Amino acid sequence: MKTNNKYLAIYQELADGIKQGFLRVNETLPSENELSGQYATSRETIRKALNLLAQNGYIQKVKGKGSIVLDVTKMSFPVSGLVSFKELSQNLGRSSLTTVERFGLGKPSPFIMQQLNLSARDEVWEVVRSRKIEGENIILDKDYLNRKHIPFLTKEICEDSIYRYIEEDLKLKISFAKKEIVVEECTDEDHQYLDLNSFQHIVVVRNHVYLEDTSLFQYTESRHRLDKFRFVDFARRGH
Amino acid sequence: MKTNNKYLAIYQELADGIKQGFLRVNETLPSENELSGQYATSRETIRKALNLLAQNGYIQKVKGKGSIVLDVTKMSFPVSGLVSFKELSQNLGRSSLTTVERFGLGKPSPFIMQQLNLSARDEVWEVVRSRKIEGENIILDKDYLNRKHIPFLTKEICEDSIYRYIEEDLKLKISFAKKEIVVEECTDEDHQYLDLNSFQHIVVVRNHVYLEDTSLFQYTESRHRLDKFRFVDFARRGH
DNA sequence: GAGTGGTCTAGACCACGCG
DNA sequence: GCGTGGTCTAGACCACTCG
Repeated sequence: MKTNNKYLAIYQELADGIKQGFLRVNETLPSENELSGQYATSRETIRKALNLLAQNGYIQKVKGKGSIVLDVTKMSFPVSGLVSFKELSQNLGRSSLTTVERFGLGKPSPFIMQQLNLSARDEVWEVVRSRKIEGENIILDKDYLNRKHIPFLTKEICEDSIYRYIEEDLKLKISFAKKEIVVEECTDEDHQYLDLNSFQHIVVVRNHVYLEDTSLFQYTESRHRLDKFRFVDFARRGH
Repeated sequence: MKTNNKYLAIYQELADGIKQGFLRVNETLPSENELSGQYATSRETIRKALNLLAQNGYIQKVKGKGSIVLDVTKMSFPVSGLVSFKELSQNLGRSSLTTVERFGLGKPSPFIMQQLNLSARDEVWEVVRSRKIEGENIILDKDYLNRKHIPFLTKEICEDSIYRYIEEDLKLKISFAKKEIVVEECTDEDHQYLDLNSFQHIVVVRNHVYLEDTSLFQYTESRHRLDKFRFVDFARRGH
């Protein structure tokens, strides 16, 4: 985590202060002018940091008054945005186990061709993994990666974290994703790999993931057992 | 919609251009310097507009290259963020009908006291509405509003849009919300008001809505029939 | 090397809340 | 009236891409 950025460093410091309670809920931060003095920087740089805090639900800026610290403990968590299962389970501190159920390189099915904008000649990695949490197989992750962008992949990498490999080893920059959450009927595959406990439906999170150059490189279906699914979001109104 | 803001006006103009296809997908926008010339403004102001476009999934900024137009038609659209049912059904253009099933002012239940941080002496409005789409009752919305902030409310207002009343008539500013999506077993109430078609579970969207001064004024449960629920999101990684 | 976006600065004026 | 955050400016330097 390199931080050449002044505004990011300030954001981090203030966010940590709020998370750890040095800055109390419902009190105001020092004013932007004070902060620019304290951090020996310009007011616009302070404002960049504060806007980040506001976007992420740490503070609420009120014109004429100040920046009020919000209660971030009640948020019970950023499952929002782009987070991989590996990062997620570390955050939650639950015991979890990943099993690679299927792994291979091949021609895309028509559905996958459509999802990843591929031609019949392209090749894709297919990775199917189950996630066991507290003794039960709860989540089935089906990943499809365009070989153009990921020339090489192993089962061992998939047992750890595909994202780590992509970002740290391949140095590809994951930039954004379009996410869709729906509920569907369980498939035979769900029954095969998950402990479904007579549930007839399953929550499906479809993700189209894009790199920094806007190329679509991955399609993911994350299939969650109904009773264990939870999505939390922080949203601001208007702009 | 008053627009004293230069950067918001520029954002709107560019966003419209992208939505209507004047600016083609995968091409770059004019550079920030060009735009600041075209709009007779400073580069920082242009950058504010472009950053908004990036946040909302219209463009991808790439250092050294430019701002690439993304395919926004595939996004099928912002159920994300804070959107009321009224706005939503207008966007989708579907025929829809709202029925107020229960309406009243009273003491909060223990559960609602907890959700809204109330004391036993506070009063809350309870509004239960069903939403009929294409002939079926699909959604049950249960709203609880703190009377401190909403002193007066009628059944007629609830048949239209509570949000419109709050924002346009009361001039209160809704600022942010914490949203949670889970799946639960259907209650008797769900069976009573919705056409459930033998589904045993229901998607519950819980919303805690805050005003500009950070006060919590509304708790909402939006209960959606499984097969009709869909949540779409655009997410950027890191910051 | 020329052009791009990313960061930062030091000022300015405004709208708003509060006493 | 004073302090707050919101907008805007005109410049600067940097890191990056690409020919």
